[in-house]
Amino acid sequence: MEKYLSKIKKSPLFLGITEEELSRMLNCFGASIKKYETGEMIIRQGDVVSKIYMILEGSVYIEKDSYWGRRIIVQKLNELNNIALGLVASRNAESSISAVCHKSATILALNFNKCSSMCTNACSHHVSLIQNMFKILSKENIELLEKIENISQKSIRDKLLTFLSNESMKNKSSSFEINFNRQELADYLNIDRSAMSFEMSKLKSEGLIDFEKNKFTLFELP
Amino acid sequence: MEKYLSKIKKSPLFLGITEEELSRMLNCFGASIKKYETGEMIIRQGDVVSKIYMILEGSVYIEKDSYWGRRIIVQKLNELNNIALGLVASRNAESSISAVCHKSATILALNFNKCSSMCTNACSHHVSLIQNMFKILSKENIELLEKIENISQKSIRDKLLTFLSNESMKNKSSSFEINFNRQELADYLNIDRSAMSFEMSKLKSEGLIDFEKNKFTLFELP
DNA sequence: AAAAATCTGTTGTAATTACAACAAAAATGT
DNA sequence: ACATTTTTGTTGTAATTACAACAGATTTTT
Repeated sequence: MEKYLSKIKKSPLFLGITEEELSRMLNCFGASIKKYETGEMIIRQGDVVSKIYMILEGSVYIEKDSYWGRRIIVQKLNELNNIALGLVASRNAESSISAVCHKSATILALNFNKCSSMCTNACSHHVSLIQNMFKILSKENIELLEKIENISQKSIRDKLLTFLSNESMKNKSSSFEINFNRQELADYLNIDRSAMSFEMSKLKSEGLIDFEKNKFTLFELP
Repeated sequence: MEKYLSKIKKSPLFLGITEEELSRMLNCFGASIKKYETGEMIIRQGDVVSKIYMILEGSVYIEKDSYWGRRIIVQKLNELNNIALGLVASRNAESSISAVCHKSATILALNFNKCSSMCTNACSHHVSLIQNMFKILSKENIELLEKIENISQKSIRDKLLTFLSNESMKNKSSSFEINFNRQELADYLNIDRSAMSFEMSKLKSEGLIDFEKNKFTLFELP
């Protein structure tokens, strides 16, 4: 646990909390660390979730299994992101998503119910924590909205351009690297990989974008 | 304002708060009520939002304008729903969405910054309020995930069946009414209305579903 | 109650996309 | 350094979808 303390301290959830205080908090939340292998389920759709998770190493897919067959990758989460923050707030609610380990990952689990009624203890750290949780939740909201924007475009071309333009804005630069490989990007955008590759080449030949591996450049920014 | 008190009291945001306390809170938050006409903007994409809104009458579209032209309807919100709850948490962040009045609406605005640092005042009502806010935010998250599930299906048929199956589950019944007319549903599912109508008729003739106007019945539930 | 406007279902056609199959390139393991 | 596996790009074809145009039904207005 100590090994990860300085990393955890930098997480959005514990932002602004001192290392000594963090130690006490982790204790209070019954923190535990577990390693998962690729493909292992951290949360299963339908589970009643009572813990909050934080990714310390590796990456995790948020998936949704539909009754009608397909499995959808909603998000890919990386280091220091939280899983299921929203689920804990609505207590006893069944998880509407699954969290699946992508590349072998180290996950921190926090039992928030242990420090039961949040905020009865009005110490300043508690306030920080709650504000952090709000920020994370609302950031997640914004990311989901962004995904909806991306996949709501009519054509493959528009989906690509919208996604790239959003990435560019987030990176505040017309050159940036993306987190997905081609198949993952196609899954995220809900399109066929080969059709996407084709369209990407076309955009390149038209001089609208340039890319090499996962590094992209947008030329005609809106 | 008094006219709406009993309604506001039933809202998810103020759940569990007494009417007397509510009055005091509304005062503390500098509550104001405003009427909007169809098409009027309540929040404009890019605005820095510092107020939380609650719909008292009418309905509101949450829209996203893409740089690449299209306007996407992300959600349709009805009575007692909140707008921009998430935006207030991440202070000074520009709104990534627009809120547009659908049918002339009455909107309550609350200035949460007025009662600045939330939770310094550790009264029990404050705690309720914060817990309610968490629940609402996480419910919004879940709804966005559901929308992503719906529109991530491959075919029109699957989108329809997924949407209907989700509605059925939410209503805990195989018969239920939906909130959208055909064009709105098509917009929400990101498909062509006429193609959707065609597929709906097909599903009906195959005996999988039945519908009349906005009342639907699912026959072969998963 | 008639007229106008809106909403819904139906159809054919053009455009877009998914899919399969394969080749080239890159990454990984031995 | 070679072999193997994975990733990426390319192409043709089949399937799906968007679009336009229209008719019938329903709602709203006059």
